[in-house]
Amino acid sequence: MGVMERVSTRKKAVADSGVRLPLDRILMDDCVAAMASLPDKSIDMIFADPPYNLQLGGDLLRPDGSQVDAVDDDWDKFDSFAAYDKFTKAWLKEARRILKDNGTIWVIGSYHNIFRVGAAIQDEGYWILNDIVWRKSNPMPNFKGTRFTNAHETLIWASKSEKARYTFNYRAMKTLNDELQMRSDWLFPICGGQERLKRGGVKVHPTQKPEALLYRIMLACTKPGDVVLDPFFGTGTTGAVARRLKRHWIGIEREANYIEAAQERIEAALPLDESAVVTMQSPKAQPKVPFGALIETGMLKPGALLMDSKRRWRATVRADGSLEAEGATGSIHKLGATLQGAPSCNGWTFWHFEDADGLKPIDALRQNYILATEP
Amino acid sequence: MGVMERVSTRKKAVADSGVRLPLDRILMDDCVAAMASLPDKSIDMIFADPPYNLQLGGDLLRPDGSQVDAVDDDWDKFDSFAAYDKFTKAWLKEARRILKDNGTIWVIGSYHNIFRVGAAIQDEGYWILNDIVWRKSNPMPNFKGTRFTNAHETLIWASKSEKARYTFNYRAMKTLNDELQMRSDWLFPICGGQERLKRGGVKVHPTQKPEALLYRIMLACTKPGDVVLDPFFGTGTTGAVARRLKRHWIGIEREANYIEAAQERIEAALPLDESAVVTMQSPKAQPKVPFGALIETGMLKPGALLMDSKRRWRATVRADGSLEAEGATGSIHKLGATLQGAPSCNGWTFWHFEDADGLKPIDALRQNYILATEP
DNA sequence: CAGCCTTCTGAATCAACGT
DNA sequence: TACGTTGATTCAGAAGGCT
Repeated sequence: MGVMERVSTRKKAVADSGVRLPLDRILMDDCVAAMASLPDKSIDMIFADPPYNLQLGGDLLRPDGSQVDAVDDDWDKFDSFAAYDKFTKAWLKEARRILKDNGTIWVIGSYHNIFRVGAAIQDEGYWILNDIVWRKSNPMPNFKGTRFTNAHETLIWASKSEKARYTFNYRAMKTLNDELQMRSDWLFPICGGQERLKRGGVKVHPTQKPEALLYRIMLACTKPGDVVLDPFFGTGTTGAVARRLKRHWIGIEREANYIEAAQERIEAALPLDESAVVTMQSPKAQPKVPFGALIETGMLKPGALLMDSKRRWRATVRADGSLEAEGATGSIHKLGATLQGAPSCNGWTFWHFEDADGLKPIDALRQNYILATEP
Repeated sequence: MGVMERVSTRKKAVADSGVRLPLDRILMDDCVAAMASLPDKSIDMIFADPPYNLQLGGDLLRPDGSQVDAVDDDWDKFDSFAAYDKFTKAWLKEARRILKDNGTIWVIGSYHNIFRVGAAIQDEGYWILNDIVWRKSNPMPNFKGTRFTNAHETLIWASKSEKARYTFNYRAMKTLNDELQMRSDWLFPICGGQERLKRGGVKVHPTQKPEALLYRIMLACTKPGDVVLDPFFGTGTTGAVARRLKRHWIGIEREANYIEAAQERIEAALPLDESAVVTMQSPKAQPKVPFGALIETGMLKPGALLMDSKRRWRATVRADGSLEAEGATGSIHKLGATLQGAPSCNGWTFWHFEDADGLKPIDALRQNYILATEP
């Protein structure tokens, strides 16, 4: 893994043409050019940490190659915003091409750039799912006392289109947050201490992201074996976390010294044991049990009486797995909905049976059935 | 105060031409037209809560079958992003004209619109000073379990230009925040209870903002006697808070029933003693640490072994913060209870990890985490 | 009256699958 | 692709009723 290579071909790859993805490698190139070498619809998730600031860094050049000067008048301001927008649009467009139809993209930024990025994401046809706030527990103070302490950064999570069926590991997130739904505001310290890559006491990269951030993102929105692309790889936080969580990764980075640091770091990041990577699954992932199976196996007898938790309605179980109540019949779901006058109803949790201990939902029988039949 | 009036003249007022500002009044008109009647450079601060352009789909039902009362008002409907951008640009342009050179503007929004608004703010020549996150202590959950709970809204604070000498009451903010610099993430409950305006038990406005939010904004960025304009006045939160804090206000609103409610409300809002203001602030959030946070930040690794104090049970930590032992899985609390056959269990004190000094409860890690992340 | 329980609600881009 | 079926899914706080 991790062989550094220069992307020589600019030729656009054909969709699913059998082009092998450069898995678990860093591509040393401009991000748009490197993405252009990847096939259509081949990436499960993209995490992007694009340059934030219009004035700093040599990232933004005018079309003629000259450096954008310090911004102090309206004309220059417009000029640099336009250049930034053009750059943003270019990489977002290419990113959308290589993303699978059900893939998602994450972008992180600050108020200097995130509004332009967010608008471009919408303009390119992505569908925003959430904006997430990374609250920094230890932000840099505002030394001059002229503004509020800038204590957060913003992430945007978007799917490729409105109707996409993206991955969201709801149960894993809820478990991670002590059985409460994971919210859109996340608290993490900034990257420091042992985690912060340094060379000769000097930090290698000015904006190294904490692994905790990527950990939560990948746990939430990818599955083991998925391919995660980071077009602004830097020192490879995305790669290190991906390896630990047994996801594949592809990094794109121009600067050799960042690449070198990333290589070392990722090689040192040991994958977790198989059992540790397992996360809580939603019931959806469990085998589906038809209600009739409970009758066939004798867990419920035809003629048995079911009722809702408050004993407002009673229904009789019939041999074919349908219920009958007040002259109406139907499946456990449909009859429950009909009786309540509701558009829908989960019959598994609505209907109860009575035993010595009192009322229990028939969902308990389903769990027993699963346990008994699980290979 | 508070005489409702229709703005009859569309004639653009001349800068500082002696035109009297309609102080402490609601102008019943379209926001751009009403602003056009105000003189150049006459307003100290603008607070704007424009339509969010939510683009909601069909009905949304809670797990209990009840229906969510969604924002479906005509004023929130736009044909396209382009139409929304045009609207945004128009009111931002007019707002900038009437703002004093050292005035500032606040705009609130959600991910549906805030990126477009922020980009437009930059394009119009404003200079962004901060983006502020309003963290909701009691947001609406994500009922279908499809995304992260949308638990915040975003505000943008901007001056008219980069060199402007705007008002920022640094000391007041620091005092308000227990002698720590006020950060960019603010915690407030959503507007409810007595504060929420209702008529016949029905909320008057679907998106009434909490007064606490406006308190902090006006305390931070205006002086007594300043003129605060709200071009999307709604039920007048801005007016009510301005009156309490002895600032002048101007509201712009098209809908008569909102105006009527706002009038009554503002008349009932008595100016406060200076000393009373501080007590209106919400208490600091109690640090609550989900077990998963220890894993994300690397204090505990997936695969790590935990045991009770007498080493009777052993469990393995998984990536999402669940534990696994003897074929059973669950949260630290739930698994502890299951293994002991107890109705409940405090996992923080039950489970231990081993280091060179012997067994220590994982609660020790929680204390370390709090020390490391306390803002 | 305190304490407990039930009900209601809030700026929400809120399902998946088989026929 | 349209439609019907299955069945998954909620947190904090206010308000009101009951013991």
